[in-house]
Amino acid sequence: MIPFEEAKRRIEELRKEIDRHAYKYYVLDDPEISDVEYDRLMKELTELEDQYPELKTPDSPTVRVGLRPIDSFKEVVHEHRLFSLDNTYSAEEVMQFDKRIREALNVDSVQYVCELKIDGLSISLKYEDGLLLRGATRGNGFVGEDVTENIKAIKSIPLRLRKDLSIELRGEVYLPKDVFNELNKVRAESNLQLFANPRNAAAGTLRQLDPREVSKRKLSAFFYQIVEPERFGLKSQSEQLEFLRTIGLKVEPNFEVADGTEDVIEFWKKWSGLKSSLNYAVDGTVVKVEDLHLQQELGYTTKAPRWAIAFKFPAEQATTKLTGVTLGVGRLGTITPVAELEPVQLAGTTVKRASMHNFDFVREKDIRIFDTVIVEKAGEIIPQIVKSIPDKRTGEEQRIDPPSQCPVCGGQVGKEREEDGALKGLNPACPAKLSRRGQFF
DNA sequence: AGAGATCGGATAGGGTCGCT
DNA sequence: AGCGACCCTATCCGATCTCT
Repeated sequence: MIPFEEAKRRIEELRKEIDRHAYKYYVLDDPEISDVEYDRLMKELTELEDQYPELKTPDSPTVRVGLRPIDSFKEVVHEHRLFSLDNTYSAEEVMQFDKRIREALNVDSVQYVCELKIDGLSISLKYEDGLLLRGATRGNGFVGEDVTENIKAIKSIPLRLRKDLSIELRGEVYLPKDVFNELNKVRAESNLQLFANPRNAAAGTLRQLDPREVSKRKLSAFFYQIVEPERFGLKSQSEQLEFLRTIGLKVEPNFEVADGTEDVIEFWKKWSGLKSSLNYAVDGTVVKVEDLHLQQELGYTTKAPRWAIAFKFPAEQATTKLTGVTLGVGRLGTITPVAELEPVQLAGTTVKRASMHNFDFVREKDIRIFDTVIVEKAGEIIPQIVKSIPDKRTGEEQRIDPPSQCPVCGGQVGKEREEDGALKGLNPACPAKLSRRGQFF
């Protein structure tokens, strides 16, 4: 057994070495040593810490993964709200966004930063004096869940920053495509249910109660925002990204500064073609005003910043058959026609149903029962019917008419006002307030 | 006064996990 | 096996605001 003083010195040396190699490997993507050598350093550190447990520290690379499952996730009230982003799907909408900003700032042109939008789940991290203090999910933006133990099990997230800062960060946790494929291969061999897509698998993994399981799933994370960046003397979004990288966090490397909308659209077009070459799922680009002062000037709506917008890649589409219509009755009596579809694979999930919102929608799109329809997933999540294909009709199709009575209570239905889209059950005592769905057709 | 933007609330979808 | 909570976000709709 080596003497205490010598062990202490060697432990500090090893931690520095390991942190440096982890940074080169995870953040810079430029490893200096092999995995085997890295593991050897880790093993030596673990053994020394076992000999002298009093030398263990909370930021040691050996304490990444907790030893046992936690009971439950605690609520975290976010000190600073996590906003979402407004979405756009076309060059025209981006030009409107640009126009809105130029008018609000009263300038001729604005510089933007284009980043790739990672398809994962957003998290908020808090470091104090350089030490990772807490990691939380977004939740509803105001209140999330404390997933600190699971965050610690993500190897590309440093337990200690390369500067002793007290800082709050925003990023996106994701499951790399190759890891996703490998996981599913193993699950298939064990006859386990396969994960449907990397995003859902990542979301599920982060809510595992056992950090040891999280560690096995090999999540990763990119960071893109600092809360109150002016505290660190930062002036622009691209500077902010570089800063994140220097303090030890992984940043998606393909961002670009753009002069005006032409560059923005160019970037989007380029990556709609190149996205499949990446080892992580991206569902679009994020366009942000480069100048942080201008960002501050533009401010926020209640849902999203005015200085940023998501510019999504086109949704995948699929063709299927509409087999029936179910009527949903909401708590307010609103009657919603829901399309029942022949199950079809789309963007990693099986689509069986799609809301048609109201009967005006059905009439405008001329959707009929047994029609062949094109479905897509808005934002990769919500399935919706794009249109019907009348050419494929056989004559057996049936029109979808608004019901003459409430499917739940049989009561009177109607629109509260002529120009309304929504059709409502008018019986105030309708049991739909308790049980909600009625069958039809 | 009227148009347009923006607000929150309600409702919608598929998938995963944890619990029973 | 089934259920509820949670993850993510789209759309609708009535209300409220801001601008012309």
